[in-house]
Amino acid sequence: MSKDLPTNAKSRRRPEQVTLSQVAQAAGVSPITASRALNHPDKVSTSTRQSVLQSVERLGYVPNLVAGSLASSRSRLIAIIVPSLINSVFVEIIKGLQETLEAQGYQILLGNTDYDLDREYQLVRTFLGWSCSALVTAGLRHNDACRTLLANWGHPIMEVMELGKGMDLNIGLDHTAAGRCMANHLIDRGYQRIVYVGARLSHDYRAGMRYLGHKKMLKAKGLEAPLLELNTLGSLQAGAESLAQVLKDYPATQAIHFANDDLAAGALLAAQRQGLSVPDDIAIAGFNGLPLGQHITPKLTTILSPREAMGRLAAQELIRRLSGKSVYRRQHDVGFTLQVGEST
Amino acid sequence: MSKDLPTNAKSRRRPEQVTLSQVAQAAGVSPITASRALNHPDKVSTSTRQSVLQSVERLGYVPNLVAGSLASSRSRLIAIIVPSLINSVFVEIIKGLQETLEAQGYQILLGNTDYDLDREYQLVRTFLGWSCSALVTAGLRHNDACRTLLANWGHPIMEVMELGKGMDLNIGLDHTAAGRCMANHLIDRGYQRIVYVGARLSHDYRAGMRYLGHKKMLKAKGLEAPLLELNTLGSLQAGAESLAQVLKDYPATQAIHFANDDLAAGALLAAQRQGLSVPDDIAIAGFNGLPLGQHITPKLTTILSPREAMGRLAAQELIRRLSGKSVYRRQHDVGFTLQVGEST
DNA sequence: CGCTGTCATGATAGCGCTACCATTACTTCT
DNA sequence: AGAAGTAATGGTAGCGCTATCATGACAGCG
Repeated sequence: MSKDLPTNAKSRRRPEQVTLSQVAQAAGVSPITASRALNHPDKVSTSTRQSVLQSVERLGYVPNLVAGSLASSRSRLIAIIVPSLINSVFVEIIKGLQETLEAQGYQILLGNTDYDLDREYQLVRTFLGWSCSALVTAGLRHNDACRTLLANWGHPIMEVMELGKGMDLNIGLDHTAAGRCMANHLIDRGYQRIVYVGARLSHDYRAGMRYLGHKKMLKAKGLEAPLLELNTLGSLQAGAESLAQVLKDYPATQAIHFANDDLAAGALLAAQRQGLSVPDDIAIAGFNGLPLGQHITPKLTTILSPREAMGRLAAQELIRRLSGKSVYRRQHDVGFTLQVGEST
Repeated sequence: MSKDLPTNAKSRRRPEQVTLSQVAQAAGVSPITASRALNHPDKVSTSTRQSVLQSVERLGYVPNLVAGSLASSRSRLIAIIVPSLINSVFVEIIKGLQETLEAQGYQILLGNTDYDLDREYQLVRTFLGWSCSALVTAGLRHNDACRTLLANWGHPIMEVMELGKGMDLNIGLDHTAAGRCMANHLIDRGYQRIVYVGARLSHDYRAGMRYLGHKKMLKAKGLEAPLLELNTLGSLQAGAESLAQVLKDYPATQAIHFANDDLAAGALLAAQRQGLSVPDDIAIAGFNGLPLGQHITPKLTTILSPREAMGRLAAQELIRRLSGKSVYRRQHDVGFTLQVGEST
């Protein structure tokens, strides 16, 4: 009785795949009605909707999102581009984004640039090819090609982590101010010979901005602002090694301002192993406010940034924008908090 | 002179989007040849390839991967499903996968189940809808619907982290053996009253398997194997709190075997703050081999698992499979290493 | 009674790309 | 010389879905 769908020679269909047409046929409606029953449930009658959903269930239909996206040029994919997955900071932002976006039925396309702007451009190109609904990227710096591509894109773009003149939406904090803030704290504490230690500042240029703030503050007080730049990425190990380096290069150092908590904690733990007293022999400060810093003794003085909240807020703003609502705010300053521990 | 492409009333094209046809026209070849120039460069002549690439550049063409995937039913997307992004273990696996896959031109679709198998099923459904080239998921446990869906899928499936009878490919380690190994170490050290502390073992069932191994070993030696199960996820904070709990519930405890290093390090640092000597007053062991454990004093005794390598290996195996080569090995035991520190 | 409006459904025609088969021009072999 | 293979290119027809417009049914209204 039931006619098979046409199976002409040129067909490329994978015969095992259940299509929406089959669901529609089983439910006794047209394909387009079945499509509506699934994607715009309020546009079909209750009885139709139910019989379609039943057929979906019975046939084990899995919607082909690729075909749907092509037809509608909307994909419910959100591209997230981060410079590193080792740095837990970005993972926390991803986490905040992910939990909010997945709850709204968006999927995440993840890319890692390894702090390389050309790689970023490649990833952006690929992701635009997927008709992503929006793009999230870390930072405000991009190469020209990338900037051109994004400028004409027409979908929301969210730049996270730093604050400034973004391409579209922007959430972050003022890193220069954060560097200044910590420098100020160290000076207040009476330290005069302060070294800044960072890792690959040309790549992790936000840490470079913090150094800039730090340096300005020190110069303003008539102090030198020596810098030790490591060639490895930030880690406990690198922090431990940098302590020795600082003590060798700048023996009279009273305090070290580290670009992040991994380095700082590594140095602090190394100092303990060497029998140095923190902060009496050497004061140590970090940045990020990782839990680790609050569990070691002495507690690490650091600057806390709301990373997961930043991700959540970014996601909420994107969703608001994607659902056609007017943007709440184009720019969010999530701020930072100086957490004075016992290490300074 | 140059005719515009047909612009009939029903067209839904976004006029600003450059299509492959336009590139082909500019290069003076047919669309299909342009497609080949980009996707199968060895199937066109050098001169054709170059003129197509020039047109791509000149027009700023960005391939529509959605259309390409629909036509070819191949997507170069790899789905990765993890139970948590807080747990750095999974992030390291993602990292290993990502660096290998992105280098081969694959993109990552990321999903997080929050240790919920129903959520996993939903994610799998969605990801299958994207015609992913392969799927990576953590663990061997899935619900029935998910298992059915995957069984008929026809693309590579990689189950990571644990070892056992998988659906397709499998890379991981034997958690029961790992639990046994650590328990054995603690007994060897002379400890008799040993408590196991884990977090949400019904969710993090791999930690539950380690407890099982631990318990078996202790029972075999005629020892009790008390368990403290926390209701929060593993963290330094939870570890610190659990130490107090253990000392209250089991005052005579000599050693604590923690389900992971976050808990163990949290407890170790808390013990130090309370003036307890580790391991003399209380011995502490963890699992994972996080860098943190090797930087605190005393160094944490733990079991090291090669997480990033696991990700890399998984990715390599998938790529091998996707490029049509016969599978090197269906199952990889990446093993584990007991790292004896000073905390036991 | 026709006019307009709303609701539910359907027919048609793509979305932009590539699989499949054909065609042409050569080369190589017997 | 003719058969048979190979390399480069193109025409056609989809992939599975949805935007768009059209249709029919029915209600409300003067």
